[in-house]
Amino acid sequence: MTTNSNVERRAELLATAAQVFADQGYNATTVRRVADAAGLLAGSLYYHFDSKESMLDEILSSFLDELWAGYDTVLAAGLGPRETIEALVTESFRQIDRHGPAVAIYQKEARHLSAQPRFAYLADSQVKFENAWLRTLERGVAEGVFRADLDVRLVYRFVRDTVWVAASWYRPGGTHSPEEIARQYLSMVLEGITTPN
Amino acid sequence: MTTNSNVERRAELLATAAQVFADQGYNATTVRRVADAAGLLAGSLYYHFDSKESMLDEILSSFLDELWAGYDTVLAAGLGPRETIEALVTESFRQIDRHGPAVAIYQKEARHLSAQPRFAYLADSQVKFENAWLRTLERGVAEGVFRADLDVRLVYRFVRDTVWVAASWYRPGGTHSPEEIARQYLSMVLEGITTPN
DNA sequence: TAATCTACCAAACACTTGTTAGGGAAGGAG
DNA sequence: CTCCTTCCCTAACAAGTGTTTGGTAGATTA
Repeated sequence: MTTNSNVERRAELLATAAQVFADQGYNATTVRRVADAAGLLAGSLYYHFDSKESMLDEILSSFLDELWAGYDTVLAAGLGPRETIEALVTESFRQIDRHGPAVAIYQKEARHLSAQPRFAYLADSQVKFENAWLRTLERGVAEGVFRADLDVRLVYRFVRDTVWVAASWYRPGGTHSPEEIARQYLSMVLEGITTPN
Repeated sequence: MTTNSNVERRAELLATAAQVFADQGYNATTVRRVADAAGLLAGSLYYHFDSKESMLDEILSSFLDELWAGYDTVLAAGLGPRETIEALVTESFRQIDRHGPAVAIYQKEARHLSAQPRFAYLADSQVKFENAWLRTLERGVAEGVFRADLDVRLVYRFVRDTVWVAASWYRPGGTHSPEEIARQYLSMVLEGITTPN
């Protein structure tokens, strides 16, 4: 039976685990430290979870699920290239606002985790993400909205990295809202930082 | 006595250690794995180094030394704001070309390492780096070279992150030289990716 | 009231970790 | 030939790791 409090407690424990993982790094974090932060003993965590790895798995997969729910609606909206980019970036910063720790973990550990079969979905997600971006950028170049003299793949990498790495310094409740950060970032990438003419 | 071969061997071992650290993450990497990659046994590493941590220390500090040698000459050259930014970015990509693994390690581990007294110089370097960038950007805004409606601190963070995170995908000897990557990146950041007008 | 279930603790387990101690082959120095 | 240094190996250690087992106070159910 999956009671309601059961679900809530799991989510609560996963949230603190995600925070500690993000701060110290997954491998550098001991199960006892997570338990400490949650206010119980190490062994007690195994009443709720199979293993340390399954906590990480649940943190990352539930984050990616919600992320793609947002992305898919954007991609299905039939917007123009520039508007699609704007919507994707804004959606990304919103996810950072909501799932900060999960994003930070993803950004640090995704590379060597995706080698493990259990985390193969990380690689899948990355491929899907890259395809969506590249298609949008190429469409923009074809329509004359984006410059043709830039390497699309390089642009994609730069934009992707900058957006996600923002999770390492962004703190919810700061002076800038996710939408404001997205607006400034988009303005920089789209129009450049130099004065026109 | 510090013989020549002694120095060469140390550098050789540090290079392979840096590669493994960058691939697997410092904490996830066991001393035995480093030894394996270097073709000797775990204990034998302790003939050359005091500890695993001192390997990391030597990798990071020697990288930062060389990095700042480059930066300082750029900053002392008395260039204009735009030219200073261009030179800093280009120099950064050159360092990524030369010290790829060290940069990757730095980018992943710097945050929680700088809390340790032994690695306090990481925090110092970051402060110095931030000051140099912010001063240059503000000077550019004051001179009318850069837009005044962007948050300088945000611009700094975005640019800094994008440049350094490139170490995670850049591979020496690829299709793009460091200078070419720097040129494309600068073109994007300075002029934007949309077509003029 | 009696039985069951929930959520935790106490204590240990097997294993991996970084590190150390002692020894030995190879080769140059005297 | 002998001595000594260099560089590595073998073998172990203590501490820390993720995980398991058995138990138990307190609420929930019958």
